Amino acid sequence: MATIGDVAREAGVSRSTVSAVLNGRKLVLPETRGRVEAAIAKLSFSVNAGARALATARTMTLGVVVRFHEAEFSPALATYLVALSDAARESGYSVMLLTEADGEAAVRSAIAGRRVDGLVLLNVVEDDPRMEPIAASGFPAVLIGMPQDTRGIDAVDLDFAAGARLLVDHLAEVGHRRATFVRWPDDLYAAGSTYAIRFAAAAREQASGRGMTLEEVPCAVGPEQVRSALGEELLRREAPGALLVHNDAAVAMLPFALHDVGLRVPADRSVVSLHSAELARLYALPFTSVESEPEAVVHTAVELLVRRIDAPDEVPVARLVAPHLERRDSVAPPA
Amino acid sequence: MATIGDVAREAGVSRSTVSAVLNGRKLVLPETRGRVEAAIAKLSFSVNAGARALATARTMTLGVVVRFHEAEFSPALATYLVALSDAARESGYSVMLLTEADGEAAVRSAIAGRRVDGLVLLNVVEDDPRMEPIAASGFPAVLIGMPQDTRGIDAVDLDFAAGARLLVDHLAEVGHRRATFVRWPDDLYAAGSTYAIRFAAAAREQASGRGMTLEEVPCAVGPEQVRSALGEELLRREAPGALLVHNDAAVAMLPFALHDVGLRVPADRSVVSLHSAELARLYALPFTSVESEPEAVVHTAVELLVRRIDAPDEVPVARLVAPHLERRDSVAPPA
DNA sequence: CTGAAAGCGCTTACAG
DNA sequence: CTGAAAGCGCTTACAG
Repeated sequence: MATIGDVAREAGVSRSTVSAVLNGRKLVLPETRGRVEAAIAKLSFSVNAGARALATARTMTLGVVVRFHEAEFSPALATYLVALSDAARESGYSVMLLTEADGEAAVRSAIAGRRVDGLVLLNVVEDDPRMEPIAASGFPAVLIGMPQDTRGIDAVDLDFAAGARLLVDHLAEVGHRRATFVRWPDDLYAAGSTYAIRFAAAAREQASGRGMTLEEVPCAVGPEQVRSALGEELLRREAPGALLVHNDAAVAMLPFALHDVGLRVPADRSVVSLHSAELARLYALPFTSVESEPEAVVHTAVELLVRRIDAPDEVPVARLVAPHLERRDSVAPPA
Repeated sequence: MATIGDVAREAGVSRSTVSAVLNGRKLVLPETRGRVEAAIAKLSFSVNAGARALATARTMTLGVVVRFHEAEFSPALATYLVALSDAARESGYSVMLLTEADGEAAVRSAIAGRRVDGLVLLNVVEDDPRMEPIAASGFPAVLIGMPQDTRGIDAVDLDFAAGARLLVDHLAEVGHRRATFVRWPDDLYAAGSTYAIRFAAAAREQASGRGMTLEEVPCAVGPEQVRSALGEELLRREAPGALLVHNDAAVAMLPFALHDVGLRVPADRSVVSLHSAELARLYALPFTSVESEPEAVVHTAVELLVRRIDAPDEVPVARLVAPHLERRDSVAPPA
């Protein structure tokens, strides 16, 4: 591989001048710049990222710390990773995958090894142990997820509370006074899944504010459990005429469960849901819904992180991405 | 951050000695080594990966080049990425995500920038353009996928042909003489998906060798299309008593399609399938099947790539991972 | 067994 | 506007 020295020799200038051209500094005569560029092309030179990193103390790479939670390990992860890599590239950064089972250790060693300029923590939960080494060191980072205490770390997430309000309002506006709230199983809330907690709290509050009753059905994620739980609820006497769903497994099965018991949407039941964009893509779900916005969330995360790398001492920010309602005619006034 | 110089000073030795300890070289007196280790711990020193990379001309990172194919962008991708990162870490490597839409450009710039020691190409198709810059430069790489012409590049994949034979044999052994082969849509084969091509060819050959007739039903991936295609086939007069499925979308829907038309497995239909491990995890599919083996495939890929980095001139190897049959009592003799 | 020196490929003041 | 020099934090022959 050609080095900057080879280019300098070829162009008949010094290495500093080549460097100036490389970094787009002004104050290089057009004629000189032209010679350097020709030499670069001729030798198909490309700067050695590692050497530049050593000289500038900037690696221009971001680490993404994936968190494992067997039950949640979802199809959405790839979407986030790819979107993150794309967003990073737009800002001139590469992305390194950090997947140690022990996320806290992954964070510590990433900081210590200085291979990255900043960290993105995916799928952050309440009291996430990965926050500790970051809070302690002040290393640039951004959380995806919105725990109550962000420990002074920048954080971004979809505004799940606003999503819940949009959906509840949509049901209330056509006259529903009761809805079945098909939600995640209790242990997910207990495990501190911030999005689940925020959605549920806002749904309850908004429903109560609008004089609406929510009947909650927690739903485990196994296909059989989901199917029987849904079937039972749908066949129940006095079941509400509307379903508010926040559970990816349940919403994926819902069309089949409805079909099983011969109920039509929206004639027999109104359905609204908040689910991941990836799920919508895979299943073409026919429900009016709020979808996660992985691109927007991740784009904001990269923006905050890059800013944080440049200005480590500014005050931490928390940003919620506004959700929007995708209408799909699955809601009608109650019978 | 502490540098190797700080450690040397603290321990009262030279930087070379610290380096020798760091790299586990023998010929350091235990006493000296102890002093150095104490200093490292005291200063919580950690070697700067970039500086080491510059000095050794080894980045100790692998690039993974994700390929986009809208229709295929599958839940399995995350599994491969995480497994890859884990396998790489075991060998002392990190993983960098390369996601440019233009995979060929991604490969070129990864090679030019020297940020990685080797490349893993995910989901390689026939005549994959990403192979070109690798073949031209001899840069260490490994294909996941097995095109007919690997261009001299190491390659690994599940042995889809062997998987097809296992499944066909399993049906033939209990006496099936006819089976519906629910497969991918034609355009996937046309696009050069090597796994689909190899599976189909082997299935046909094995069936014909065992005197079995395969009636092929290509199945598009949209949920509605899948459902109606399956429903139609299941209700067809004279439909075979067995289904051989190689289509993730179809197999995910199959339990519902069977339920729709009131057919039981294996009493009314025998079913065998080859599908991704991720799908099996998400849906707990009740069929005897061969599943993709992402961990084994990726582990082998890393092994080959690391070896290739160390020995660039050895002859290229192609490795097929043996599949195994997971029995789930979905096969019975024909009625 | 340990240390001094050179070098990896860049960037960045600082002269001129 | 351009070049010479020092330095980023390591490793690796080479002396001793």
